[in-house]
Amino acid sequence: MAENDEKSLSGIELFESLDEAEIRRLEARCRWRRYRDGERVLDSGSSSRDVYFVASGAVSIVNFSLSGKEVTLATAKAGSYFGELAAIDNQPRSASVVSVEDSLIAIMPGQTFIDLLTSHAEVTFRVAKRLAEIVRLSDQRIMELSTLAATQRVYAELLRMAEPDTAVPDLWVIRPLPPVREIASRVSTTRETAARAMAQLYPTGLIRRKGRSLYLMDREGLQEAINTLQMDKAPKGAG
Amino acid sequence: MAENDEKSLSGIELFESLDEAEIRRLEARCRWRRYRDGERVLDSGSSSRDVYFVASGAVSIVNFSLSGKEVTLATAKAGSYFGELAAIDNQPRSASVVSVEDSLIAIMPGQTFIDLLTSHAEVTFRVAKRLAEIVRLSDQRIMELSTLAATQRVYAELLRMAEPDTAVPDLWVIRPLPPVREIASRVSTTRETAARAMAQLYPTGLIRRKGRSLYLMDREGLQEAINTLQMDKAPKGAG
DNA sequence: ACCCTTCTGTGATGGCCGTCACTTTGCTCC
DNA sequence: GGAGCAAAGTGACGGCCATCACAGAAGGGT
Repeated sequence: MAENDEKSLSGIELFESLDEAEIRRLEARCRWRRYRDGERVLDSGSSSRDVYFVASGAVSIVNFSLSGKEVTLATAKAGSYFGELAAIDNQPRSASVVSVEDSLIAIMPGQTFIDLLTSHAEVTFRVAKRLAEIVRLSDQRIMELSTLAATQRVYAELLRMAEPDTAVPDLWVIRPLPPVREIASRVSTTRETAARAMAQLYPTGLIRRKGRSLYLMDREGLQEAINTLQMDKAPKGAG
Repeated sequence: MAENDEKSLSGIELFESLDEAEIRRLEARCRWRRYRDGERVLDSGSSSRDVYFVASGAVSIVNFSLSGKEVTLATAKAGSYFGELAAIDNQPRSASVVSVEDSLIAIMPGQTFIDLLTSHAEVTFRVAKRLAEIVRLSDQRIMELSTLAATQRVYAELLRMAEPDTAVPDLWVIRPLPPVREIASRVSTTRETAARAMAQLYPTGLIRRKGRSLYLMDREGLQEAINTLQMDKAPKGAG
């Protein structure tokens, strides 16, 4: 975990293969900034090429439609990074970034990042692996948006957010439970629809709420609910 | 262009920086196969790690929902490649691939591809750039699915498919016009809805059909139609 | 304890579009 | 040139969900 609050890049997973001296060298070339909860870190369309490393806190990568509707594309927690696309392909920022906690972030000049890739092939390969992961997640999201109804997408997001409970084995929990608005934004629906979806779920016993924790009592049952209530019901025989 | 029908990797953009000898060496390590129009090249979920290079023809990267609904994620034409994700991150195939023309394809073992990346840093960087491009396109698609209505997505796809007419400047054309079903699959709607969207468009004069060609008479007007008819109409003041 | 903001739950309504069903068009191959 | 089949167009219907509106709950700061 990279939960330290020091101006250090030691907790960044991407740099695991680098020795201390190299990490110090990189730290010296970064600007450091703290962002408050809700503060804008990066604007879609802007022309900077910096790469951002989250030392502590968390950010949300979002985009806004012309009319202002917010769509959450991803989140980056402590130890992760974002902004690498612009550095790699020299294009304008494809999305905005908002801090969703108080965060400490290292800002590395794009050229420094490129130099790092040039001198350390294994880091380049790690970046490629990370991009491959993002592509897979994006494709999965496109499939969900194309084939699942809003209610089912909410269920799927609950499954994704849950982590194993530290105490009780086989029990999964979402803690802290983010605002419903946030869940809705991640699956591209409205707060109301997401709230209704969860309200439908409580009576079934599949989930249970306790303060800021949401317990998934039966993950397989939840997955089953997604499959059976699928949007496109016509079985057309897929190869 | 890589429209040759020879078993050669010379037309593959990814290899532009390699010398002849290196390309020959790679060719020798590939299996070659021809695929007929409609033939399945790759199955989602399978465990191979090969990387595919399209010497001639074109393929469609698609996925199927549980009920068999087909969603087109991307297309790869001659000179391009696909299947690199599995080679890079060692995960099962995330999507299926179908040949949409008669195609000639080189199949490179995953390890050969990795060795190539290891020995040629500039190729790795090109792959990263290509992945970055895919991420941007995916994000754009997610935004479209989240904020545009089906009709507007069809319009947007027409704009994307169009290319400048070879003869008349300022005139853009889609040639050959793929089946409406194909357009519908690319923007995750039904054949009927896509057909209706285009039927609405002809009377406006924005597009005009002539045999297998679809002319865009006024691209800005078409873009305007997308913006004004936007799905989420509530202006909530986006930063 | 109070306020004040943010979050949450739920009812009513209307429109988009997925689905079904059918007709019409267009291409290919004898 | 007609037969046959895939593709395209179009009408009818119904359900999902975005939107609007408001009431209740929760949390945090003084």
